[in-house]
Amino acid sequence: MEGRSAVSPQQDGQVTSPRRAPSQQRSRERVERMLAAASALIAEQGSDAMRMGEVAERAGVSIGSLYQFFPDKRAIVWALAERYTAESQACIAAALKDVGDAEGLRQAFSELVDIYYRLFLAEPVMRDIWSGTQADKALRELELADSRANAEFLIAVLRRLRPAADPVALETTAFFVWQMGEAAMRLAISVDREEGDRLVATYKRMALRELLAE
Amino acid sequence: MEGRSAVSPQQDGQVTSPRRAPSQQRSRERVERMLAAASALIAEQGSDAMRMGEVAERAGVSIGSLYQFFPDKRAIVWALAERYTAESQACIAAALKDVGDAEGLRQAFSELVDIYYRLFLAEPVMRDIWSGTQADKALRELELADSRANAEFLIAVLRRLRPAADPVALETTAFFVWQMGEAAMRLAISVDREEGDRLVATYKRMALRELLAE
DNA sequence: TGCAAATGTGAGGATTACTCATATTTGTAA
DNA sequence: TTACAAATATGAGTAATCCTCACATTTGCA
Repeated sequence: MEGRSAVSPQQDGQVTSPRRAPSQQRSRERVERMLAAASALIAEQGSDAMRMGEVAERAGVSIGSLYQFFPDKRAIVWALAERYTAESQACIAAALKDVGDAEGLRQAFSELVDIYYRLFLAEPVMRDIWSGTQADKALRELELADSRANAEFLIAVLRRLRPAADPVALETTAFFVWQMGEAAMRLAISVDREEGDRLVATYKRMALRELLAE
Repeated sequence: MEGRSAVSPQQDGQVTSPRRAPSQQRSRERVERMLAAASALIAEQGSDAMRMGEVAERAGVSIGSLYQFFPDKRAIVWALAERYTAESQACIAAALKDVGDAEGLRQAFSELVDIYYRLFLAEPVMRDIWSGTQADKALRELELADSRANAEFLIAVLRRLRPAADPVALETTAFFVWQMGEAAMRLAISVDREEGDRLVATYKRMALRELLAE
């Protein structure tokens, strides 16, 4: 997960080999500083306003060093995004692993939504990254892949709870519910808190009806 | 609706007075040519890749003329987006106006979704604009305002069908359902056609359950 | 006809992502 | 220890592109 930071997306959304993987201790630390600087700047001003020169300056490295490990600006955002998805994936898997009945799913799903909502509210970097997700092809594909992976956990649960249902329908439901969740989070954090809470509650209700009903 | 083309958003998402409203016949025609050129370029390469110089060249005007009516690049995209929203708003109002019972809502809503889906599939410009909607603050606010306006039509219907329900809950439901619709469309057109169809169908089912049930 | 307002022009300013020739540091094998 | 190639570091410079502005032209109208 560490050396992967230098892996990077390209215009067409493909992920290519790293510009240069940091192999020495020194450079690994510097890459960390670069990511930390980028993270701080994104939190302060958003990723659009983040300037490569500023990232380098704040990390205490030259602009050239930055480009030694990240082929372009979006690669930095992508690297940060990848960390978030990797972290949350484990959390989701754990939450859904032992769901055995409808009530269990209701509980686990409700908690997951709350956790995500709090995360979105608290983490300005995550907020910014997933806000721009629609604009950047590489990020959109990372999110889609992430969503499909997360949906797998839901699918596994659904197959247990509704063994008679059409598998394709279950897959579609799980993937859609998950994607709508991401959209709901983005929406909820872009309005005032009170309305955001109501919207998240609405999402929960609709999603659970779809997941449990029929 | 014509002269409004020169109205423009700014960095903070506010809409300001036009750089200069075209008052003569000549300039109005030129503004049309600029918008047509931009539209064609967005259809070909996407709004990100659209170059201002190219827009000017294709419209047969100088770069200076372009900036006479549009304060910046996003203002052009915004002007195009505004046209789409204005058009569709009328369509939505008409479709929902005479809904009297649950079955009528089911029919009208289903048709509206189909129309939107076809529109998203067919119009590359619309597709591009609403894809980038999350990234551009001004566009996001246009979409939010549009969504709230459209939700009003739904709210009116719901109030008729469910007069006993909590008004705030109805508003939240309508707004959420509408926003999820936009998200569902964006998702549906970014996967293959077959899966997109299934996702739209899932959206319809979930939305109608929420709109009619309880 | 004359003149102010509207419109038109494009070279150039300003910003910024990104490159590359060159310098320094590190690991390692003789 | 020394030699040396590979890895790493540097920052002035390049290229692309948005946008401005001083000046030219056209239009509407008194």
